[in-house]
Amino acid sequence: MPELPEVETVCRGLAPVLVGQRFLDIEQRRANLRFPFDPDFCARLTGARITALRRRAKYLIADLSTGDCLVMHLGMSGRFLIHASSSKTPDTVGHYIYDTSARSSHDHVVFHLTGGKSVVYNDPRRFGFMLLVPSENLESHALFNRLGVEPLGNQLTAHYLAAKAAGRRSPLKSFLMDQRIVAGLGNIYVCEALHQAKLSPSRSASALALRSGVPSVRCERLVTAIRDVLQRAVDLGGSTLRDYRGPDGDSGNFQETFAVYGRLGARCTRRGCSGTVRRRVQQGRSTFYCGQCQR
DNA sequence: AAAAGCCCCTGGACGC
DNA sequence: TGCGTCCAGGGGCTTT
Repeated sequence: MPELPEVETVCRGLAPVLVGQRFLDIEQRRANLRFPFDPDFCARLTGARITALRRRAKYLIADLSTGDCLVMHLGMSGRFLIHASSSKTPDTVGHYIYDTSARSSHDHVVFHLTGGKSVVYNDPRRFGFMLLVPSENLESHALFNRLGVEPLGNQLTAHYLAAKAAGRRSPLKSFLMDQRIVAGLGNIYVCEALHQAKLSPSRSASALALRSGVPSVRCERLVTAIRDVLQRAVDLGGSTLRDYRGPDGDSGNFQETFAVYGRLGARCTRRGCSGTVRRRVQQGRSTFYCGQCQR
């Protein structure tokens, strides 16, 4: 599910539920997801107050009163579900306060919160993970210290992208998928941004490099497209595929506006373009593009 | 150093 | 209904 707009949507949905509450109890139902859990995962969380919930790239970060950060990544299939308070009091620690008949074998972690709500982490493919990092070590952590700029922040500029592109032989698709360049883009939004910018996913990234110290028109166009596609997706609550529902029970709507992603064989949506959407494989991932207007 | 492949894992869609 | 095959919003690790 999750690229930047989906993680942002999850963050906004969970923040009102989590922030200000404490973890009463944690049910950790397996020893690992993508990575093993910290051996003291539950102990380090229990009793902690969540002071803030934020997003960096595709990571969710909960700042805790204990000085730890709870870092969460949703992988390909991770999702959070919120269970409202039940008639049972929150002190029934160790008991499910939501309908156990509705429990899934892919519910891997249940956070029981003060106030009576529970947040369930569900992840069939288990490519997601959670880890605890002392907040002062977060920026230097291996997962974070090489991340590129936030695409919706003011650090993503044509100059930045052009400088990163210098000497790069890889295709634009791979270049934009690289989290060290722009953090938070994934397969869908790279395809969409390249289409909007009228750039071929196969074109060399070096085409973006500075010319006489000035970013090319192509590079300017790409930066504009990245920001625009992501902002529109965030505004629509992200994309919903395969029946995913966000934590507030809603689903996103951006998938209805895909120009190319998943639209193999369809007519290009660009006005005046008579091309059809094609698919090719790059880095083992499907790339959707219009061979007519994307050059 | 950069780029391409392989792998982790489950489930849904599709063809026979 | 029951296989087998392919595909899926990610990214770390190994190989070239």
